[in-house]
Amino acid sequence: MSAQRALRSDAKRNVEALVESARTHFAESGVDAPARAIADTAGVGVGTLYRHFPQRSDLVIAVFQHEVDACAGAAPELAATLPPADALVAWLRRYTDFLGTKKGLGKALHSGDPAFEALPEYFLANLRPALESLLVAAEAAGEIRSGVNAKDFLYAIANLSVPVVDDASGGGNDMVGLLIDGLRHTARS
Amino acid sequence: MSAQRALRSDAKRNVEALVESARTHFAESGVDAPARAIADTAGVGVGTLYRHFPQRSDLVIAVFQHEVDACAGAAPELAATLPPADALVAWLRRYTDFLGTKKGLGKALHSGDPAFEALPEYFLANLRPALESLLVAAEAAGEIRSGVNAKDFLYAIANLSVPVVDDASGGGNDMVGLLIDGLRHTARS
Amino acid sequence: MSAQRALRSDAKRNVEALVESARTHFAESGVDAPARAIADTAGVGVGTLYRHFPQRSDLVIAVFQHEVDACAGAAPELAATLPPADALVAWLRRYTDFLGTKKGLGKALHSGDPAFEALPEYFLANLRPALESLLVAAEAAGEIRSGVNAKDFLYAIANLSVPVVDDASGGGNDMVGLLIDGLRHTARS
Amino acid sequence: MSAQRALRSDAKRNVEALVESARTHFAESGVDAPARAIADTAGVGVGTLYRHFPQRSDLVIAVFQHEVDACAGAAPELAATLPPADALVAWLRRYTDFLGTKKGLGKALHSGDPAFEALPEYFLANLRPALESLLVAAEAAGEIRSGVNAKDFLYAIANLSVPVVDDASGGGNDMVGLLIDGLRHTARS
DNA sequence: AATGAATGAGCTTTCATTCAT
DNA sequence: CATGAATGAAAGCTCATTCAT
Repeated sequence: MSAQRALRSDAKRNVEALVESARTHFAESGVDAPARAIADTAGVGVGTLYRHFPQRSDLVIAVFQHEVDACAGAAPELAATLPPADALVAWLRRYTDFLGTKKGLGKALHSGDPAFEALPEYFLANLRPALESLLVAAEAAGEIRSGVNAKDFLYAIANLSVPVVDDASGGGNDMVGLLIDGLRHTARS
Repeated sequence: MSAQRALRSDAKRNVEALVESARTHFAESGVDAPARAIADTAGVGVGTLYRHFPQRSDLVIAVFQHEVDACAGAAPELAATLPPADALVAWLRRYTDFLGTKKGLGKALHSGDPAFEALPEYFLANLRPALESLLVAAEAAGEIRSGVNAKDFLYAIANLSVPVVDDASGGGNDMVGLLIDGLRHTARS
Repeated sequence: MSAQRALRSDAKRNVEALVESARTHFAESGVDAPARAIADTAGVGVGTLYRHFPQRSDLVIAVFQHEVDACAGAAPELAATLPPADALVAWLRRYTDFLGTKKGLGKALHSGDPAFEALPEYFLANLRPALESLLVAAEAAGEIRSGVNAKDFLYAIANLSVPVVDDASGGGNDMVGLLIDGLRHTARS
Repeated sequence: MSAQRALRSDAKRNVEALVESARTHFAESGVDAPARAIADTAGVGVGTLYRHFPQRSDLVIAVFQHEVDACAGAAPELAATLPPADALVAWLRRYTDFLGTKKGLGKALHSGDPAFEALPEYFLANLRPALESLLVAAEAAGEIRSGVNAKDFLYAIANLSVPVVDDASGGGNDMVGLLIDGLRHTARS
């Protein structure tokens, strides 16, 4: 029994290493990153990559979901260690980081490949509750204004934080900062 | 002499065909579109492509500048044929179309390749005056609110019109429409 | 002790399943059929295949001998249940079936690999006596002509039944039928 | 004009080298011979192989037709330099050599790939007239028996000369020899 | 003894780039 | 100047074979 588990844990470690490696390569070179490079970074042979992710879309999906999970998972952790408003701010930073990584996946996600159809739903299903819990807590503490819609907020930040035209003076993230500040300073509005 | 001129005009025609072909392919398949495909669509051999654009970045830059020129050039044309506010709206639509095409170039532009460093400046140097002239005319006519900063507006629309996360309810472009409507309806603010 | 026997019978079952599976795959896809497919069809892991047949040639030989054995073994069975001439005809059909399967092995057998050197001898050592017994019985019963050489007959049918050039009018097998008919109808020659 | 021809002649030389190389490799290793090996032997890059023969079947067909052409083309040459019966015999030897090479193509030809459908017809359309001309001449000279059907003879030799079971005592080709001898010695039958 | 995960060589195929014509 | 044939590096993917469990 334990012997079987040992084999599985090896395989599991490989899968995790592959997803982590793919995440890095996707962020740097887009989703067309060479399979060999991904396998090398993960410390496995290409065959192992193909065993676990026969289609490239399988790997893209795994990375995306892994990212969403990690981002959503950060919410309760932050809520447990920071005051409500700080937790919210910290999580929004975390979320914008995630969006930065996701940029590489963009083209693939909109490629029309049916394999990716479920991803937007997955995105919303996991991140909306995560943000909502933080918003509610901050509202309850009177630290931010009330009535903020989690879904709209999620999209608004997504749009603001992925500038197409690089403003040398630093547009995008500053606007996110502004948005966050706005939330806090209008707590009594 | 005339033979040389004929040759030059041939070459010029080839260059134009190549830029136009590249524009189409970049928009459809990104900047990694096969050189052969670009050459074929342009009706020339690949050798000709490489003669005029030894580096792929040369072609990317040419396409980008061509697009910026075309977009900027539309401003006076529209100003000449439409009432100020309509000209402004029409040009903003033209600008969002340009942004859509430019999406494909995004990754290349942010690749860190020094060849692309000058492009943001080129973008601003050409489009800001174009927008400014339209804004000034519309303001002068009392058709829109005053005090709109051309540069900020350019960036804001860029960010709004290229949604990373597809909001099923439409988000991005609707916000652009909203922005434009806002300009007009607050003319007297 | 009984545990060991049980183990052995398991192993034996695996070997048989592998040979049977290999026979099928060889017939369909040639001797280069994927090891994984053979193992899967046999219901075992690839490791088991390699344990019992370290070299591919080991498996090819096993299949060939298995086929020869089965074909040779059919002779006494048929002789016991059919009149001599019918048994002969039935066995010849069985033999041509075998030849059909063997086609897939052909290239391997003639590859010059020393592992296969003994196979022609095995072929003859088993099938000649099988055919001879049937011929003798039929001759003795006066149902076929006498003086037919078993070895020559074996080869003649082999050559006739594996047409290289497809005659649309059906050459090969019809000629085998003709040969058999000839045997019977010239019983008194 | 001549410049263009020069380029074409290079390309033509490459095509010929590729067909010749493929013929050799197909004969030795079957039609699955590595593309790289074929290209190397031909002294060209793999890309050149794929330029001229995008599909493997294209190459197989080219080799087959090249072989048929060469074999058919040998008939008039032999007829011009040898007495009718000798020319016939010499050509039949040439034909059996061709059949030997063709063995490697066999599996591909019967694979059901529609690309190969036209080949049997090509085979017959070229080789039947070649053989017929030689038979007629030999008959006219009274050197062989008359009434031999070229198509049947073509198939008969094909079947006889490609033994599936290697007769150590040399079956196949001897039977062809016998057949030929039979033709000659029954000239007056 | 059986399993199947892992490996990596090897194959097909594509395509950027060069260069002879 | 234009052409497009040729090149060969690079990448995806498969599968024979090994070996830890």
